[in-house]
Amino acid sequence: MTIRVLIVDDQAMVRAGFAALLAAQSDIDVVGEASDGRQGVEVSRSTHPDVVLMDVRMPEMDGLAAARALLEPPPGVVHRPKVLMLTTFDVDDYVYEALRAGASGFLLKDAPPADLIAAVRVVASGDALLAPSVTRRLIADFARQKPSRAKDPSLRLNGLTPRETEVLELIARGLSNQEIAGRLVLAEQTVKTHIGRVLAKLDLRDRAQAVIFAYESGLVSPGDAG
Amino acid sequence: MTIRVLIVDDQAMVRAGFAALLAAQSDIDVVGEASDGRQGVEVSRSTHPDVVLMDVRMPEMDGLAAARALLEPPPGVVHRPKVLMLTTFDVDDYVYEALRAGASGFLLKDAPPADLIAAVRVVASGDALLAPSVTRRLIADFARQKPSRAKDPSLRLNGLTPRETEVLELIARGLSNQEIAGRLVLAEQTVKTHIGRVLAKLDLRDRAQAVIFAYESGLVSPGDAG
DNA sequence: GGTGGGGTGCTACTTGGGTATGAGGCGGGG
DNA sequence: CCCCGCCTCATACCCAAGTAGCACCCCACC
Repeated sequence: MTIRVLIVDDQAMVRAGFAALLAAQSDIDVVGEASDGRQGVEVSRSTHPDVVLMDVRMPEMDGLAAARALLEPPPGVVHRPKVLMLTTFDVDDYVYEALRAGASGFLLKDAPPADLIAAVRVVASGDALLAPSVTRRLIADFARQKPSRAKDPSLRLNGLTPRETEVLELIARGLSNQEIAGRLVLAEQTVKTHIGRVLAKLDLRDRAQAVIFAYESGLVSPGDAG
Repeated sequence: MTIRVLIVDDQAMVRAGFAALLAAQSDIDVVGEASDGRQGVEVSRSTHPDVVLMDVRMPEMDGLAAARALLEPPPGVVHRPKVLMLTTFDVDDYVYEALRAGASGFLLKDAPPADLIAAVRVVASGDALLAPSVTRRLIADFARQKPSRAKDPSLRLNGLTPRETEVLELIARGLSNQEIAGRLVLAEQTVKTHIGRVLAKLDLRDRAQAVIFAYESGLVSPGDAG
């Protein structure tokens, strides 16, 4: 099965170079080219490539916006290509935006040609691939942001009984005492008692601080839906 | 400058294979081998390799523990090699643990030999490298956990005036109305007015929910100190 | 069998927080 | 110039939330 590739870049010479490079591979077909993001989205919609090679910086509609358009298609559009972002500089803002949008990879244009070809194959197969410098940063970020879970606050969490922890979590979901009582089938007074103990044990003043503690300790995290 | 490599793997045949492969490169020296984690740490301390090739699964002390020992050296130990983890299966728990510990890469043993050699060079240069399937997962995780910042809540944040945003942030730090008033040099009543507007605009009931909103929208994040 | 911790519940009291309404000052845009 | 949004503040009211003290049940552990 050949890999259908679409090349989106505003520089004609770059497009030509990539196209020649890729077309020389027996398992890769270049099915189209586009010179800006808007056009890229259109061509992608009509040619259904497996992989879109997308330059980040482009006129009209930049690569990020185009990637988003392709990766979160409007209702009715079923085709969803893999997107491999390309850039001359490794500007991290772009990287994160692109990855968040669902891009499958991020390469620097100064990478060896063989890398580009390999990247297209990897991405087409459903895996992902990043330039080494980008990988380094991603890992650093990843390593930096998580360990909060194992910090100080969560140690103090051990002092709480299961019931108290449960109540704390519901506070952190924004429930009132009455709602918590309803949810746990308790008298509102009981909820107050539990909360009182939680606040005392954790040395907090009110439920607002309890919410903060819940987030800081990792008991709940941004994105946890109800 | 040649790259000094230490190979740590419990299977002698694997070690031999890797050693032969790497030693054949003019820019790579294999300065040692070890058959378990504990030994690996010792040999690393005595031979000061640039890169440690570390198998994940090993007797005595597994690759993760060994990696941690090398990457967070005890006081007095200054040498800190790059660690490239190797595994037969791509078990994600290990991946995350290793990356969090500070590993520079994660490769599957079924990767082509050229990849291993390239990986050693990349890692030695200070960049990072992951197996494509690992990269895919890391990106997926990364994309899944952060999007809060660009989503719903932060859009509604735009409806807030600068002052209101400021007040919201202080609420999310756990301050009482009085404390906020003090901090911003305002009457407490003024603070209440602002809060009232914030709650109304964001459709929240009380300051506890405001704290939640602040975290979910990314206005504040776990780990933000004062 | 006693002891202690966890869970539950009550009465009673205090207060911080949220609501309602109104109003004055200030700066920018029509 | 006038209007409007933002920031400021006051008065007044209400109630959810937090505090204090006590009490009962159950169960694990000694």
